[in-house]
Amino acid sequence: MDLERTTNRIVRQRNRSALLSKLFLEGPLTRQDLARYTGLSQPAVSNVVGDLIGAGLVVEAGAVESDGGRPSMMLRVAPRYALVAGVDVGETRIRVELFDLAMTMLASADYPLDAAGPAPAAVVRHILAGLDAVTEQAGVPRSDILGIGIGVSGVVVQGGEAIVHAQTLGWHGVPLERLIRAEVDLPVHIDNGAKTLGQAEMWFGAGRGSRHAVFALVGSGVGAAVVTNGVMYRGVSSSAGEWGHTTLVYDGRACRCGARGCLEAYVGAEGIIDRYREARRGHDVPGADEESQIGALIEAADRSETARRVLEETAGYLGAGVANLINLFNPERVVLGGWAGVALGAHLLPAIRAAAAGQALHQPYEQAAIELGQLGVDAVALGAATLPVARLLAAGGTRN
Amino acid sequence: MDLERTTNRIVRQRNRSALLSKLFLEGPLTRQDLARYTGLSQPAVSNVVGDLIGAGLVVEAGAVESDGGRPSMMLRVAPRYALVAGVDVGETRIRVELFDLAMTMLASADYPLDAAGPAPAAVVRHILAGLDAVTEQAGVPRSDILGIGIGVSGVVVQGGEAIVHAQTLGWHGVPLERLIRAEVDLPVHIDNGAKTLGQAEMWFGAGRGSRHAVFALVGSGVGAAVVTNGVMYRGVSSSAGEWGHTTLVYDGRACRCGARGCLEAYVGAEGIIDRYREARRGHDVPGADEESQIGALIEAADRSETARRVLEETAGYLGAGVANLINLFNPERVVLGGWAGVALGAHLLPAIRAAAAGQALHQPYEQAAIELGQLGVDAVALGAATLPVARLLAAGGTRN
DNA sequence: AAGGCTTAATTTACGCGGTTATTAAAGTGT
DNA sequence: ACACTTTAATAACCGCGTAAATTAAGCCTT
Repeated sequence: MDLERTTNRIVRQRNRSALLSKLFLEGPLTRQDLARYTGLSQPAVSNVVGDLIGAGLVVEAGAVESDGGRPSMMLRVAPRYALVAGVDVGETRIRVELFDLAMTMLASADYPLDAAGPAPAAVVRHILAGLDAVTEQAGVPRSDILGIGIGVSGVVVQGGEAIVHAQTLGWHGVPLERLIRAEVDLPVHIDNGAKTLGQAEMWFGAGRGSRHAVFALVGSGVGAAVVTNGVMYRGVSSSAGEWGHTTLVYDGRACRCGARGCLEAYVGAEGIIDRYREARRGHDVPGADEESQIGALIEAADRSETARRVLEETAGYLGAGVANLINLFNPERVVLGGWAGVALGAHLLPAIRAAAAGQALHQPYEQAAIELGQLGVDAVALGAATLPVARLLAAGGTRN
Repeated sequence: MDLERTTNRIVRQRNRSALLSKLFLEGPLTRQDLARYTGLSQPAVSNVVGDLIGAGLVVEAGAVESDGGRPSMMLRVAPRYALVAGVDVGETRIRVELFDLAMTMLASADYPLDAAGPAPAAVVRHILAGLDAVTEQAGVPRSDILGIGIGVSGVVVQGGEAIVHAQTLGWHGVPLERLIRAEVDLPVHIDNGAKTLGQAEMWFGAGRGSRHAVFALVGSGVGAAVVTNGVMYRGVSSSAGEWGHTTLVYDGRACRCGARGCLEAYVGAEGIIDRYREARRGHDVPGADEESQIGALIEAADRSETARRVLEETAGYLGAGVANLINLFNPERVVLGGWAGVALGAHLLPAIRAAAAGQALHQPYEQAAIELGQLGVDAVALGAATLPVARLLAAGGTRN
């Protein structure tokens, strides 16, 4: 079924890609290291590295000390070969960040969104303003930017030009990619926010080194990103990983998606707050927004039996949801992220693990480590910024 | 992250594998077809095909008629280059089948199992007897057999030698591969039965041509096989796809796995029969075994309101379970197989589709066709027999 | 029936790519 | 200053697919 033709040029490109990726993800490394890790011969490595240095993608970065023998040269991806922009289009704000190829953040800009679904045009305007802002802050010309990555909290369909369906933003079939391309002459990559978060954790955070991992994002909405055999799994129309709307309680609570008993209706921020309010016999939960309300709930757990019970139930639901992921995907790791996920996980991780252990099959449960994300909330923008980088690495550094 | 070194020899092997696979799955084809489909140049195709013919793997099979111009030669995988054996180790019986490389069944043998978990040694004995029986029936020497594939209803962990955990057989950590290798000097491949069924449907049945598909097996137990990007997804310890033990009804019916609310407890044959009995206020369901009991239920639906309701509820649960698969995997197709799945699906497919539509997100639901399997119950053995074939194809026809 | 046309398959010359073996480079230690 | 060690670059070599040219094998027209 593998209809990829393989020819000699492709060999070179694959090896360029392999070496460049290794250097990017685990650099700096010496030519010797590269030869060892990739299995290529030393001359081949030198040859390819020569190309990459010639193209300005890789630079030598000091010799490593030796005890006898010629010291080897450290190689690393040139941080300033290009810059990348990452955008997080969340439910409440847009954040634009600018990185170099060492993924050091050079500048950032924030734009709050109106509570009720913002118009696509407004989002595009904010993104453009953000690009101007971060390039100016960093004092770089826009032409230095290799590409823009955008993470959106909604379904992003990838065929050709990315189309966004985001129920929570009130978007249905928005051609975001076209809207942005019309204004900016740069490569644009758009993906689901959970997937960009997963990508970031995979490369730089809790997912490092695993081939099979699931990244669960719990915030206002609930989503997941699934890495199978080392690559982000998208499915046929890129909407794979919609964990939040899997049925956990058949015929249960109504979900904003229109169905009943979805996981999100129980462990999404709104669902948790609703359940807490019901447990308080209808008394409103203190706090101006969802984040402070969840904070209030967690804080109240020390003294309030009701709050404690609501959190305990939340851990039960989350644990069962995680168990489903473990049974279906058999991952090495399940990483809990998103603002609510991190806030809850800090206290509830043991309870979540216990609940998952009770619902998952023994064998796959034993294989799966359930952990918290390491990159915090900005992981979505960081992950978005990796999208153009991933393209560069896959292409072996050829710009096209 | 791709550490596959790529070298010149590998180019040849990959192309051998690509051509051979194409021929096997879609043959007979001409050299021209191969050149078109694979993108290789005509001389390259001729060159590789020459090798394959020389090795006896491929034969020319008649010229195609032409209207002007030299007629092209049909090529096909030589059916008798090797034979393969497929074994289905189910909960109630063991079935051994012998195929040639055209996957024509040459012989088969059946061995019923005791209801209560059979000892591994007994299973091995049946398999060996089956091998002897089918080779004798077909009148071929055992040395013609390329390898043996075995599909087991349970978790099969692949690292090194396959280990089987099959709760329903009472097996825990059975080194089935070693037990068989000790008795037979042939390559042995063991995999989960749902996965071999999926493999069969993928190559020869309802899954043909799709890159992303989920095969749901509903029988005494409930399982699934997931194909992502054209390859069977296994997860870190090969137990991915344990759909039957995902939670569908939080805190619901007790399942034989020890957890509560598992899908299998509702739509596995036993679960359905139990629910029917309860709906009949404890009156036993007529029928000697599960298969006839399910048959009785389906047949009673025409006249009994109770039976009708139980089936309707079953469709609801199954639909929700399918919706979960659709939300998480975003497949092109969901294929319902297994003896109970086929029996139920024949009547309930519309109701299942409707239930899935109600629970799944709109966008992924629209992408997913929900269909019945095309290969019937013997698909497990057929799929098992494809395991050694898959190995041969991947290796490009080199025997090792 | 012969020559022309068309398509399939093979042959030839070529460039690319990685490998092994060898040589040069750049250090440490005695 | 010399031996030793390790890294990097160079040279000779073989395998692979490509493009272009050639041969093979049929149909069609005259």
